[in-house]
Amino acid sequence: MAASVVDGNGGSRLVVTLLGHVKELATQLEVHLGGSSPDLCKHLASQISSIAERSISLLITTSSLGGARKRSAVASPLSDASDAPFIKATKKRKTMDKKRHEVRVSSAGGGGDHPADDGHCWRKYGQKEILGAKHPRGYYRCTHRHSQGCAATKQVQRTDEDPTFFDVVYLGDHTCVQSQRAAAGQAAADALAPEYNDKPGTNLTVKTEGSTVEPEQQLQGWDTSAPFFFSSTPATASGCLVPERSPFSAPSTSENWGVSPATSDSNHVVSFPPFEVAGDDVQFVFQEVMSTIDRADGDGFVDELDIDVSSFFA
DNA sequence: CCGATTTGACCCCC
DNA sequence: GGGGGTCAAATCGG
Repeated sequence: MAASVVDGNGGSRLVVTLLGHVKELATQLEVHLGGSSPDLCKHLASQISSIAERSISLLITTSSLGGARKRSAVASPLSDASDAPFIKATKKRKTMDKKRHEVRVSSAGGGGDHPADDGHCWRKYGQKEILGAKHPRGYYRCTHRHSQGCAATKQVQRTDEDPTFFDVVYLGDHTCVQSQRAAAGQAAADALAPEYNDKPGTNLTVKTEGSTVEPEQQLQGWDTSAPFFFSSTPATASGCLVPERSPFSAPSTSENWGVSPATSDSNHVVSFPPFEVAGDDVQFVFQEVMSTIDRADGDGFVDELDIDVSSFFA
């Protein structure tokens, strides 16, 4: 409730949630391993890696950043029932009681001028030069704003320091059905789709400043509360394509996997080598993943996770 | 032709 | 009054 539910706790919980998904996916992958669908396995593996990457980023952020880059989030004391009555009577703009997630992403695509797809369909509705910033800020809202009344918006702005990085601020929750579908485990089911476009690894740093985090959303998953999903979620499978300007919309091959940007910044960046293991190696990796997750469910998972993850992704 | 983007104007808050 | 967020007409692209 309190506005103090910020990084530390929220981040950890989110990580647990993320790892839960990893576990699910890993289980599915294990099931399909010896099976007939290598494509599905590949996709599941990419999903796992994606989520793991996010988890790590999140941990790094929550443990080391500790609120360094905090913006003046005018957190309203009011708890937000995000989908609740949007004040339409008055044209009040005010910094509404929206959940706010701040993410720093890298456009690892090389020359890309936009951050990666985050699994949602965004429509740009404005752009503005920001005082003191070198780069303009783009304003996006959910494509389904009108059709479904989805109030989610995001702001994308290239960082001053490194033009390959973007600060993405997500405001509000997605209430549109599609987004949830695209984000949830359904993505795995959709993996059977012929073309599972693996998107290049997107390095990102997450920061959450939710004024209120509905417990139910946290429990039931990360879909509505987490603004970022599988960067590798096949947009095509969910019938949702991001504007052609996305650097990652181009079909990419697995060799782009876990791209480490040329400008690999020391902090906030996590990247993985290509996930090219097979056969017994996969089994091994599974064991590592699963045991890591199991331990993550326990205490002090942060430390252990840090070690384990780096060990099996090294 | 429809939907997305661009871009200048408008509006609200500090 | 200025800065930032949104609107909406014009434009673009599939």
